[in-house]
Amino acid sequence: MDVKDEIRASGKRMTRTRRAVLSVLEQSQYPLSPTELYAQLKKRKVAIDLVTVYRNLVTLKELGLVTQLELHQEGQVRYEMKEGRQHHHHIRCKSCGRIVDLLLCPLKKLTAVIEKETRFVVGDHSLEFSGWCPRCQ
Amino acid sequence: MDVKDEIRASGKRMTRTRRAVLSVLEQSQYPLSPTELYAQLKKRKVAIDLVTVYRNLVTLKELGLVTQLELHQEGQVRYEMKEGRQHHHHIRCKSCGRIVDLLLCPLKKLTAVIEKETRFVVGDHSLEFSGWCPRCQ
DNA sequence: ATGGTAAATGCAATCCACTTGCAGTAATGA
DNA sequence: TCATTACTGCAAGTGGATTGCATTTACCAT
Repeated sequence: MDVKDEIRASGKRMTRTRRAVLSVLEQSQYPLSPTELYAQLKKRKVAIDLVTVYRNLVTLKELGLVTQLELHQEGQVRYEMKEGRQHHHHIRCKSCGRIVDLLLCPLKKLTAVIEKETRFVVGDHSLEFSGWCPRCQ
Repeated sequence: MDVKDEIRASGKRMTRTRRAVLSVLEQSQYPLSPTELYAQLKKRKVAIDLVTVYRNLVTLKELGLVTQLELHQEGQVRYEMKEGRQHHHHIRCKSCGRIVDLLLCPLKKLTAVIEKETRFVVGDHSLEFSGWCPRCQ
């Protein structure tokens, strides 16, 4: 079942703007904020309102097609396609803002320890590194 | 050198409002958002403007006396006293919002791995868990 | 103790990411 | 082709956080 089918199966529709949003997300090398996505669409001469970008991102997130990130000190959220990619985290350059994927998640085995310590049932976690990228060192 | 001396040493002043902000932070069992802190001050009949709370928190953060946290899905920041406490992380209840400290940080040894993988120089990291607290399970 | 100066404050206005209301548009299935 | 209802655009609204500016106040030098 491809993306279009998943959208249709949920009763949603594949519109001109939704296609464009998905296309930009699919081609991006890094997670995009709504504003950045909007700028990309403008560059491609896609007529679309910023609020429509926001609403599409909400929908795609609800459908589980994209992941929403909240990186620190940014004051905005970012989205990336899920599409087969496995759970991972990011590192962000404190100087230029560049965001790079990390390959592994070191925390799976930690859940049991934390549940014992806190008596919480652990659901999600978020992990993020920041530092200085090769160009900015 | 206690908190007051540190403030004075930096050329800042120990004012009525700054004392009150510090006092509330010191007595809180969990990290406070500016709004929560403001509410606490009101409860104590301390006359202070919300903007002054914000400005004091910025100053105290710059002085390294408090730590600023950005927990996910909250849309606001939180502050806690640093004061002798060592580096740690938090877990937040998805149901009631309760925030609890974790004792350990499992990531120190990971820095080298990530630096090798990404060629970044790693600075900070943020790690946060969410789940369901004992009362909400 | 007191007067000068610069830090700190309060109020109002502003910013910015994001959300909501609503009337008009358009994708889909019948 | 039509009816339904998801979707869109525009405008207005939220809420956390910031900024401008005139006034107040901490505190050091005298």
